[in-house]
Amino acid sequence: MKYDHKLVEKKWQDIWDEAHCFEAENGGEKQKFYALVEFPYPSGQGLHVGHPRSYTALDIVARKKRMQGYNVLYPMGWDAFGLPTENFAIKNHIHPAEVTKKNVARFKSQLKSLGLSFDWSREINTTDPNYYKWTQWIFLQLFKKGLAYKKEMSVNWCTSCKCVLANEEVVNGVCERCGSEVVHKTKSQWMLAITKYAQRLIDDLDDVDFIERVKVQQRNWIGRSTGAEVDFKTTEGDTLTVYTTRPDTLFGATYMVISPEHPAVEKWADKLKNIDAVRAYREEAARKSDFERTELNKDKTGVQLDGVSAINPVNGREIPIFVSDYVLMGYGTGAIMAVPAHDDRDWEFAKKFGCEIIEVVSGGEDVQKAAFTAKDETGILVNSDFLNGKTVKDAIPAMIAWLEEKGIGRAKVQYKLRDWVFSRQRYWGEPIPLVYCEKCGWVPIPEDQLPLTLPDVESYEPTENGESPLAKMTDWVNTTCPCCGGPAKRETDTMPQWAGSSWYFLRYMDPHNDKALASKEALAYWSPVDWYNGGMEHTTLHLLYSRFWHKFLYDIGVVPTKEPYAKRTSHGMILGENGEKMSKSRGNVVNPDEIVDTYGADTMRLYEMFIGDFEKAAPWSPKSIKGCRRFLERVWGLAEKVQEGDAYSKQHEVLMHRTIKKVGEDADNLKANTAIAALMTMLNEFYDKGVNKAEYMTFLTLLNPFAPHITEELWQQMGGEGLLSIAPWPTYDEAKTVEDTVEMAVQVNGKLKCTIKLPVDCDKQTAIDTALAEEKVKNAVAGKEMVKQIVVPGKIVNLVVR
RNA sequence: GCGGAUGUGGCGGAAUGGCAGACGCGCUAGCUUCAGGUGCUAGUGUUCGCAAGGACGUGGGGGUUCAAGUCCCCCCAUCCGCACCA
Repeated sequence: MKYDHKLVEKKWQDIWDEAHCFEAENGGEKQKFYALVEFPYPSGQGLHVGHPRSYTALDIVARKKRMQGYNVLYPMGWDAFGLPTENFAIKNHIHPAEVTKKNVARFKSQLKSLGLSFDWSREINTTDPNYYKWTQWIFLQLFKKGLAYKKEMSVNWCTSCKCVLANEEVVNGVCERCGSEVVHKTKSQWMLAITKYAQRLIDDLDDVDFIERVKVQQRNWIGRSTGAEVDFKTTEGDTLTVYTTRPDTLFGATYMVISPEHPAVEKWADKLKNIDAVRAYREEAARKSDFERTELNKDKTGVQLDGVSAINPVNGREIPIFVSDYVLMGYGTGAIMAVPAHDDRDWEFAKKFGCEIIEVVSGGEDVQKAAFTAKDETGILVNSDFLNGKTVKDAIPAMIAWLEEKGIGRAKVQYKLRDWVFSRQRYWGEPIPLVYCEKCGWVPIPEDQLPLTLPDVESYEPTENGESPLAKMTDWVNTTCPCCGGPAKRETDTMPQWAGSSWYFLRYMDPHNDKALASKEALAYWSPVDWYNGGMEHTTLHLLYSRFWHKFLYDIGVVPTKEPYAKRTSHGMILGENGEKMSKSRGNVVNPDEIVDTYGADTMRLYEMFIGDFEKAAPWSPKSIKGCRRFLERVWGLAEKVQEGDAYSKQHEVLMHRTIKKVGEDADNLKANTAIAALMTMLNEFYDKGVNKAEYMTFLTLLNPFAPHITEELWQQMGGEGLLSIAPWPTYDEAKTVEDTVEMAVQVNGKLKCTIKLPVDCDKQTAIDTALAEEKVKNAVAGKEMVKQIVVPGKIVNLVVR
């Protein structure tokens, strides 16, 4: 019989469905194992060949764990709120919910066609009111604890669409949709205080098994730095506080700079003789597009405040204050002390504006020619009174101590991480469950009234003034205050795409619960996720956001663990055949449906795993995929050559035990490529030397997690009992993974001369004697003095001669 | 600029400091075939040599070691983040 993948795959997918064999139980005797992959955004384009790379990798882990007797939870769902759906809805006048439904149906059938062992009874959808009820509930808890707050904020504003854009929607400073200029506009936004968790988000990385690059990227993103705040008095009697990581250089501070948006500008407006020029500079900075702001090697610009100067607290010197956009309002205090001798940016500015450059750390070149920024022991303080002679390392704490004693400064830890802008002026997102009452302010909707569902609207277009489409729904907007009963207005902004995905893994644990986001028992049983795989692009977004929400839920006693994920890995991208990123415009997109249709899901799975190192990007190769199909054809063809035998034959014993070990270990370490290579080697041996039933059945079992359909079919044809997918995983005997006789390499002076066969436990002298008996070795050592003889049992003999 | 990663045949890629190139693709020759495709067999790092055999070889240069793709130092290239973060 010929291998017909369509017949085989459909047959077994139906059988698995009916047997419910991949459904997890909450509780029971077995040990739990929770494997998770990032749930997809069901886009209109359908599944990308990149999706199955991650899904198959953890499917292999999940299937193997299941065969090893674990209670495995491997769920799937839909992260379905988002812009593309909304835009499609606007363009085609279809309700986003309809679009979502269609896309989900397509994605689901595509995923099913791949034979992934998801527990579909736990399928979730972030746009389902029964789901987003709990997203809203979590938001309300954040609000009640003061971690959600409203703030005037500079946002990206598309001048043509007249709407607010997320950072991700701004590409090279222009609108992703229409290509128009994007400028900054101040709007009132809901914010989440993720910065309150900054330190814990760093610290707890020590307790989880995340791949190192994820940890590094998160730490860098949070961007912890230590230094000091210093209060400067102005000539007008005000105080200007700066943050610096180099308090040791305070004696070298020859001017100050404040950000154009710094409140002091308006506060001191009366005292500034050139307030018009300062305001003009501020307006100009605000008008700058992101494109201009990200331009490399920008020239320093600025305006000196005329009428107010500052006093350097260590030496009483009067120093000028400038406004410049190289100082950012969003970091530190929005003001700096400038030390041009020891900071590149300050140096550049000082050169342009003619500020004084005073060396306070010696050890570098002439500070008039370049700033000396080294912080190591090479720098010794000079021109700094009580700090003179100290190293930078010692001078920093000494200065902080001095500042604290005088009450004009203090040690300070800063983070680059900003609070999370949580508002979107969009329709297709979770409504923010708050109302605004003139008397009571922002009031949460009572929890028993959740979910606050999205109203039906006629059009999803953003309004002229950049408000959410919901703002036009006056019937919906106007409501009564739950607190005082007076008139109130609903918040019309919705939550960002990242909201629903920040806690979805908890919902899988107990997806149909209508009393809580999940029961205490379910949370206690399944937490934490044992293994989470996802893309690097989510490291500083979804992954960080969900860790933050989880920590918050832990603090309020909802979840039992500090961290949501015990282990995090990441897959490399699958590139187009030409080595470039797959995209419609590049015309290098591979359609997974076509691959499944032509070669079958098993070939597709095998190929995606065999394509290369899981963590690295790999180009698609239509030729290589044929090799995987060929392998499965040979697996199929071997069935008729199988001989009787219910134990491993002597000739294959070592191969069997060794391969069981290798495949098991590789599957646990995301090394599917080498596991498959080992299975190919095994198959080649079988073709070469014959195979018996016991050996073939073990082979099918080992291959099952990788190619589940064909192996189920062959298992059945060979008379295997029950479903192979839940059959026990084979075991091996370590002692039987090594041959009795091994081939050892013989080197003379490190150069390979020949190989010799010896018993595995043979002693060193025998190995040396055997090696010396070889003709080539004899010739190589003839007439030379033996200096050293090295024997590594089972590996190598190296004879050193002179 | 800062941070991270990567560099191995024609290609994707293997190698606890111990025979570099497993496995697959491709290619070459032979068999099968009217032919194409499939399948099977053998070969396939470079180079010198008729051959036996030798020399060279993991981005480049040094070093440690009996032995280095692997460890250490310096340099180069590519990719990915972040980017005036004081």
